[in-house]
Amino acid sequence: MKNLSRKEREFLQREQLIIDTAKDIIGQEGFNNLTMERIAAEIEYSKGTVYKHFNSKEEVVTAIGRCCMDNLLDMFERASHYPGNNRERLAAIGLAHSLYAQLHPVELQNMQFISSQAVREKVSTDIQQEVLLREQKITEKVSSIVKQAMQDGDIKAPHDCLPDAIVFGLWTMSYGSNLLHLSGIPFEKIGMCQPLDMMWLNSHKLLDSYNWHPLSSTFDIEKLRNDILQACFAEELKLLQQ
Amino acid sequence: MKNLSRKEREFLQREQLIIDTAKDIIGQEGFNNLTMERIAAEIEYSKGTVYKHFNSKEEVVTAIGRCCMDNLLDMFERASHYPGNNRERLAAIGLAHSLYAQLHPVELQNMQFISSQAVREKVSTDIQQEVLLREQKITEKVSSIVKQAMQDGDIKAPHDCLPDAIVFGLWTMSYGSNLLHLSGIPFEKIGMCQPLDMMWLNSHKLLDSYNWHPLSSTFDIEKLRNDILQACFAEELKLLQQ
DNA sequence: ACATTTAGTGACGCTACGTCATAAATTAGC
DNA sequence: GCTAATTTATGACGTAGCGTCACTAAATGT
Repeated sequence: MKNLSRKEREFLQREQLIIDTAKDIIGQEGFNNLTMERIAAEIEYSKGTVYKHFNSKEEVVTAIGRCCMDNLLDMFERASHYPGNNRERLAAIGLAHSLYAQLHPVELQNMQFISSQAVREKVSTDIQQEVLLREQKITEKVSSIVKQAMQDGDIKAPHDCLPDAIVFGLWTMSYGSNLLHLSGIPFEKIGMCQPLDMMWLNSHKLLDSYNWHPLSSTFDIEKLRNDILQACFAEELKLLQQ
Repeated sequence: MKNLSRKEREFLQREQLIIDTAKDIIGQEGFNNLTMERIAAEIEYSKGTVYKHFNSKEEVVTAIGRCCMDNLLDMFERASHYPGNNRERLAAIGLAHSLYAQLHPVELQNMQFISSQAVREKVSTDIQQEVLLREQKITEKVSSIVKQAMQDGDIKAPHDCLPDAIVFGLWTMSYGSNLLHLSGIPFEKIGMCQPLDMMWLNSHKLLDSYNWHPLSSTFDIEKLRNDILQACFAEELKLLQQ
């Protein structure tokens, strides 16, 4: 990192400034009010300079997405260090995802947006690769715990593509839940429970079905939830409650 | 339906023509090449006329989404009439969703796109309501089977918000799987199984975990899959295989 | 046949994208 | 310290596409 000239460092710094600024604009005024001119004005540079960093508006939002994924990865990292068994550590990651969705709805929206065809079409493969890399890192975090659990014998019945299937099942449920959560559908009003509560229950059901020990019938998942929240995400919890 | 004047019928007909045309353009040239002028040229009317139907390009894509949901609902309807027990009928709906994702990736992309904030911001609440209505109908299809199963005693251990949670779990997994499927991530290359295969397995795991009888250990889920495909979706299967 | 209402048009104004010739600033050479 | 060379920044410009609206054409009623 230190073998960069002052110029190069300034360039990278400004790149981050653009990303942060754009994120603020989206957060405050929505996607449709994000324009390259607006960004330029905000950072007090000209439009041309912004285009030195990103070839299109879509590349800017994709870069934001990249940062968001870093944030998510941070929370996953913390969760994976929860001092408990493999199942508890995995549960902690699930909670991290939910918390992230609640704390950073705009970031989640962004990640959804950049995965749409319309945006992808306009983004260079290089930048897309950057995003893909993050996606893999995130999956890897989950996957490594599943593999560990198999090594430790927490999962009794092995199966061909079992680790993948567990990762995939948890990931899709979590992903789907978060998207539905921010879709703004009023679940309570149409007589349904909180999506994120259901998510928590269902992920444990899935793990039970894979016979992942200890089974949820042998402990209190609500207590576990609170324990994890206290241990790993006290700060996030405080932010959320106010 | 008959109490409409010729004018009114023509108007509705043209509305459908616009939707179909726009869908074709997106399918052939991508979202970014869809313009109001292009639609107008294609249907041989002027731009102003298109704007008589839709207030913005976003409303057009949302209307496409509405139609796509009708198509999906059709397949769900067919699936729900699979001559089998409740669990099998529910599984049929899951398969319908997968088939839909494979047969109509563009429609799925569209549905994803219209649920993004950027699009929603520009669409009148009326049209959004139309979409929400479809979403509810779709959920209702699944929900009714779960409720029937509870009545029939297929699910042994009742629970407070259990029916919701099952619907939600299946829905989110299915939703997430399909989105990941069309995200173009090369699962095979990074050493994972087919997402839709994993989805099929996981949904059964979830049902087992809710103790939904008959449990998947008592029958062959691969055979069930083939039976359903033959019985309900022979035509779709043929389309898919060529 | 004429008046009135309704349907359809496309020129227009506007915004925002992305480019590029030029200007400013920085660095290098002497 | 001064000038040339190179890098960096600028914003005017061309273009595309959105959404509007005053106007024209057609249909309908009397």
